Amino acid sequence: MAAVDLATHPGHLARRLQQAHTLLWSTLVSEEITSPQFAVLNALAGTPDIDQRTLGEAVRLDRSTVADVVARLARRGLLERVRDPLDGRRNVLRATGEGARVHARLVARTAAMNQVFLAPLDEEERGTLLRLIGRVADAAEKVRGER
Amino acid sequence: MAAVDLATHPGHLARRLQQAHTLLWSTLVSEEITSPQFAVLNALAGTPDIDQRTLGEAVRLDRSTVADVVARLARRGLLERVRDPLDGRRNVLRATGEGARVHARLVARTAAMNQVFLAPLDEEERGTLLRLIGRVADAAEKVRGER
DNA sequence: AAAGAATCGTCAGTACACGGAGCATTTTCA
DNA sequence: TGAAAATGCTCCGTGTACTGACGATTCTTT
Repeated sequence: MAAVDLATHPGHLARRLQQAHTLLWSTLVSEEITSPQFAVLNALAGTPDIDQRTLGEAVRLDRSTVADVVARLARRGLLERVRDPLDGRRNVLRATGEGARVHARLVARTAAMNQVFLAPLDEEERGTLLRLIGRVADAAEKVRGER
Repeated sequence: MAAVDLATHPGHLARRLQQAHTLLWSTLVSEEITSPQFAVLNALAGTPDIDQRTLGEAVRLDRSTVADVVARLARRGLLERVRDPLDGRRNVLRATGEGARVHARLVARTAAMNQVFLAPLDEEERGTLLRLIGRVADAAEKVRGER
């Protein structure tokens, strides 16, 4: 008894949303490159030669997860990871030519997938959804940063 | 070059939202019981004696993940898992007294946490966010179900 | 210049999350 | 009723995601 309606729990909804997205991604975008992997390639496309910590901040992956994702991409030859000769603590990251090509190819597909994903909503609602999620996530991440 | 703005990607936002939620959950609700574990106890509170497949459908966990989560809860004595004597394929699940007590205690905390989580939004926006996410997730899960 | 603090990364452990293969047990149907 | 199909679960492999402990390196401060 006394079961709660999980449809009023944003955390549960967030998990469902992400699961649905992951599934759609694998069918409409790529089976090899995951969404977090794309985020990494995307960040590197905009800002090459950053270290793992900076990259993680940009795509919101913690240090351990960044290391995992980067290792997978490096193993497949999509990015290079080199010890910074000027600062022996850092790994400097850079997409390879192949990595850049893969990224470029996927950009169009992600846009198409987003259309399908948000198809149940009209144009105004789509903007609202993105904005509302962004505000909640931003606020929560700010609290975290102050720790 | 040609980097995309991930703030326009609902999948990326969904991941950030879920990460933020997980962190808040562990500080405001429980460090031992996770959100998916709570969802399982909650479903069992409403409908005892269901099998893993039915449970997974209710809380949106696939068969493998349900098995994992259920095993953890069983190990801690929060639920019982018994082979159905009438159908040897099923595991019948039921929360223990301790599991029911844990669930009841956490219900109040989850409500409080949701308030904090959605604090950046006003009352109307909160409803809007829940409804919009629900519609997108429902639609995506329906497609999946038709497979 | 040396001690101490801060920073970046790795490693181990835990917990979701998914698909494919395989197993045991029903159910269906010829 | 006996073979075939369907069902529920487990096991395995892969990929996020986080924390704590640790090691190496750099920066600060005296």
